[in-house]
Amino acid sequence: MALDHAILVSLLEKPGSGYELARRFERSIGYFWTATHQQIYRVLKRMESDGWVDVRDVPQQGRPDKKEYSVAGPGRDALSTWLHEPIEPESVRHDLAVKIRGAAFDDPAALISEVQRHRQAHTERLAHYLAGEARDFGEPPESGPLDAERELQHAVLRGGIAYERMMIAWLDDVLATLGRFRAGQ
Amino acid sequence: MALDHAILVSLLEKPGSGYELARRFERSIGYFWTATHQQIYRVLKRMESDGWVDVRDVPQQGRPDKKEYSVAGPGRDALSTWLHEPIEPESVRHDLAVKIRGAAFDDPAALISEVQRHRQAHTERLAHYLAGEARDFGEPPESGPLDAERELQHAVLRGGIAYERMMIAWLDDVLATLGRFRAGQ
DNA sequence: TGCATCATGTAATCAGTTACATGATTTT
DNA sequence: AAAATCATGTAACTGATTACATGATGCA
Repeated sequence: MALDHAILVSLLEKPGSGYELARRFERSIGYFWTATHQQIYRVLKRMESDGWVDVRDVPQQGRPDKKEYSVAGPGRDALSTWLHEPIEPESVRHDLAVKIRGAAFDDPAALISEVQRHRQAHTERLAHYLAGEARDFGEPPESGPLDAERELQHAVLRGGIAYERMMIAWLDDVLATLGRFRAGQ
Repeated sequence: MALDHAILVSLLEKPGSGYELARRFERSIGYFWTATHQQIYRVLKRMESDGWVDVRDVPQQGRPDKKEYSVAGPGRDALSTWLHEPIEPESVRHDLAVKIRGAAFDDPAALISEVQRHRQAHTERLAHYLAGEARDFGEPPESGPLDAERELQHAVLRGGIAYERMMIAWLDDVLATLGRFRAGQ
């Protein structure tokens, strides 16, 4: 149940409303975890009743009021406990790989455009990550004590970049393989 | 609902029992999709009642009898339909990345051993994939017509290998970053 | 005798997705 | 006037995980 923990980390980085969290899960923390607003509101409600987060009503002008959540002591403790527990190295789940193996029993060449679409999506994500890296980590910080939050966010982003580069290279490999079956062998 | 399709692909590659499928999902097709026997039996039952698979009782000596499943016409059609539908490029879900960003609010150095454990696991998986590649794809096939099943399985395996290599390199990067915070800064 | 492997299942719970629902404000 | 954005929620369903349950055979 790591959605709880992903939300706690995001709220520690910056308190915010359910809506704002949902937006962050489309970017930033969403690079490695996705969640919809329905999930987020449910979890926030549970964490609130468990005393893991505090809520504050924030009136706004020109916008509907919002509830700003921040991490409370017990939430911080729960996160700390989880951080010290070992987790299993997760296994991947690639629909596309199922399709590629399945293509052997259909027309392999028919998959080419689908793989190209995926390659395109990964190229766009890579560009997006690289732009974010240049914007947020382009300049070295004013030399002072090491900023753990910044450095660790950067390390995670570098993981996203490495992942997208690997995927693009692999999809090129797959395209070359599929190309050899053109015209239904 | 791609578990259905993953099972269909696996049964097309070779008919087998629920138990055998569960074993394959621990290796081979499990490189990119996981499923437990409970899930598999449930899906097989549903696909049987939908006429997607045929069942044959196979008596065995020295072992309990088994039910051997194979793909029927409607199952093949359902797979083909799915293969021609576009799917969304899936987003990753990395618990470890949540932990790494969360470590900024705890002791970053305390994560080092956890990251090392993950690095170890990925190193083992890589070795396992490379051994499988040498065993199954080491020698070029007797030159004849291109074997789509074999070539596409190999392409997927190369994806697994690329993924593990990328992860090991990234985890080394993360370890270097965490090391800079030793002694709780 | 006990443990591992082969073989198949049910039940309960938890997590995630999709659909539905409302309402204010701001921009086109 | 319509569409987009901000903001919060409920309900139903599907999928995945965990726990429970049984029973045969083979090996140490």
